[in-house]
Amino acid sequence: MSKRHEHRSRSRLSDVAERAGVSAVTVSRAIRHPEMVTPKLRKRIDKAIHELAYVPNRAASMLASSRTRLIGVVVSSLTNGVFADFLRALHDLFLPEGFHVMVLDSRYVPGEEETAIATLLGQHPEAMIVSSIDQTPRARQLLKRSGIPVVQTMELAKSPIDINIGLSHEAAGYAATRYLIELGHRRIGVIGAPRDSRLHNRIAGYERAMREAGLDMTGLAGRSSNPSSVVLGGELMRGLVERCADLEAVFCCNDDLALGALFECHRLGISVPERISLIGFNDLEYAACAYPSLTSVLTPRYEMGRKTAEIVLEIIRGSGKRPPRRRIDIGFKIMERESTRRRDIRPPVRTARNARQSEQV
Amino acid sequence: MSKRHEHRSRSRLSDVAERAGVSAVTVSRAIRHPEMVTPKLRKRIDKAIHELAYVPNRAASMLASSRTRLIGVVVSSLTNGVFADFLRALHDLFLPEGFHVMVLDSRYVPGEEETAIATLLGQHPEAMIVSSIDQTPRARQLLKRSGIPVVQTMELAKSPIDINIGLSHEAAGYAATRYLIELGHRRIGVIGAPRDSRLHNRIAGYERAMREAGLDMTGLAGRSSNPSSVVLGGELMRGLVERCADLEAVFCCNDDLALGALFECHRLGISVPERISLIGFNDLEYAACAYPSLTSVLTPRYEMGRKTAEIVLEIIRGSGKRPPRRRIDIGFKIMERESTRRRDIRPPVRTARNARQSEQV
DNA sequence: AAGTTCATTGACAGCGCTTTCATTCCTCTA
DNA sequence: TAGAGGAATGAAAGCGCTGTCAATGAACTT
Repeated sequence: MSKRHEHRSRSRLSDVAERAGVSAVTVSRAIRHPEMVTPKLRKRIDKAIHELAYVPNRAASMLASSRTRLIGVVVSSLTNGVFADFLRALHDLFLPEGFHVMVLDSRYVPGEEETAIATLLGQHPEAMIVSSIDQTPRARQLLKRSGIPVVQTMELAKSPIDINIGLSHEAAGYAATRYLIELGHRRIGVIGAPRDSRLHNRIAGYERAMREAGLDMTGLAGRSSNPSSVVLGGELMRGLVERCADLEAVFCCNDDLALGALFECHRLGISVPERISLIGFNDLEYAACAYPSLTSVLTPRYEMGRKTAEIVLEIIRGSGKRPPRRRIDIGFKIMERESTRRRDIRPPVRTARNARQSEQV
Repeated sequence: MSKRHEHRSRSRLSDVAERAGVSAVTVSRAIRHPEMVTPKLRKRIDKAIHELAYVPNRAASMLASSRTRLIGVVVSSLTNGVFADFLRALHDLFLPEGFHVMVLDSRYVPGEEETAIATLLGQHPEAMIVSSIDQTPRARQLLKRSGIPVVQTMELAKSPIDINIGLSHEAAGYAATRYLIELGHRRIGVIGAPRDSRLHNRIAGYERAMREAGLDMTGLAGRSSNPSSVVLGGELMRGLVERCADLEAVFCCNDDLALGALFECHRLGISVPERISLIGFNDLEYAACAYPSLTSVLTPRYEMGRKTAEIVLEIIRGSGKRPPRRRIDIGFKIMERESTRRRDIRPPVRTARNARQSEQV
């Protein structure tokens, strides 16, 4: 017995070995590669493990194998429903494989993201998953140098650090706006918090669609540098309505903002979609059952988490070999619901080349 | 150099020691107890650490010191906004102290909670924080035997495993219902998913208040064994309205349910609060800006996380000594908003002995 | 000037596990 | 029945760090 810890409550590998009448190595193998041990021995060992309530010491195994079996994850927010689905997928896929997921949030602040990345890297994870693409130069460098698989998610990057799985928020913003334009709207506003690069890109998509359609955008943008929230959605909506009397539709850069905007419309006595059409983004749970139900751009978040985990696992198992495609577009889908409606009173606006026919009358 | 890993990229303590011209122990001390090392040496060591980009190997230090500096946390759901605030507080307090927080979610399933607890315990955390009080017998045993500080949170327990910080959901449910009764309502319904013990207790509080006031409850409970969601809130509300034509008020066991119920009322053309008063629970962000804004029972979640972390830190520093009070009631507060209104038409109901006077006319 | 005290620093022995390689024990073939 | 070949098991040597205790040296006392 050790001099240092006179009372050792936890049993060790060697205790199990002694009880089962085998060597420690055999017990270690019986745990990690059961097929390498005779069924008879395995049974004896399992019994001993159970009787002693043996739990392996991860620190020791990490040290000996230089495998931490840790996956570092940085999300922008723990509060946001968007990341919950993503994290659930990661847990679902990694835990059964014996990996642990360490999650830190950056609260949408690049500096905090850098800190979080450095902190996680200090644990020597076997892979890093970050839920953004706009790392600080130092964070990028840290990730690149780490030598482990790095996945940037949620968003498509021009020059990924390593692997990139996401969707084009610019394209999604463009599509959402096109959808409103094709519904016959011309005075289309946007509300968002462009401090977050994803929202920034959605707004850029909106602007491209508006420009292409030759529509005026002056006074139609409600921006804030505060983080998105339901309250903020209401405030930006009110501002927009006050500035622009003939507003016909609003692209809300995420569902929280859309929810706030919807409530504000109720409050102001503006009927949705009769007077103003509203489209949200992400398609969170409440979008489908709001009143009126919210049209929203669905982003496949669980799917994104799943794909991320699968690729990471593949790389780790394949001793570092990267898959052929390093950049995966997971896409998006517009979920049409009650909050948007065709506007027939005005003459149709000119249609973009790639405009699809709307089925609605 | 090792035979096992011919290419060792990460530098070790001894590399730093060599570069700084001191022994490894001194470097170790310079990192952990800088005050024990001469300023001059400390400077030389810091320089070497920086030059070699040295990052301590946590596995080795855990093994040698038998201190993992890990805090295990089990929450019921990662999706629920309630836990987001709580987790944020834990991160805020633990990270600066050099502890890492490992979070797992049980998805409101007792079996999964047991698994999560076992998994986390396998990491040998220095404390465990669980966001419920109704552990399975085996989970209780595991926690008790672990010998580390265990905090059960969110809810007040009759017989805590160790430390307990929370609030009485029965009392809160009672208070919410009393509030409605004092507003003059008599036909008061409740909607909830009692599979979750907290919702179960809130409903129990509702029942006590109703019983005490001599009010009939038949047909007034909308229950589901599915997890709470906005959609479910709508469904339960519809069921309640169909069953009970003279419904006057509804206690929604959480804000998601309340949001769904509110939307459903809009959909059915039932005006809130003119025809039906609605009260939610937790006071999530959107409650205050809904239309009409939602009266809700505020639960101090960040505060609960802060208190939890402070006590854990204190116990760990004080080498296991428990504080005098092992059970802390963090309380709750009713946030009165637009979704509830006094009902003057009917004669007042009889008042409970301990009923507080309502300030409203 | 010699002894005492205290603050720094270093040597050494593990922490509990895995890796490597050697050994033993089978089973099968000729 | 001997030998080859392969599967199962074990012995030994660390993984990188920290706890313990001994050694060193400087500052102080008498």
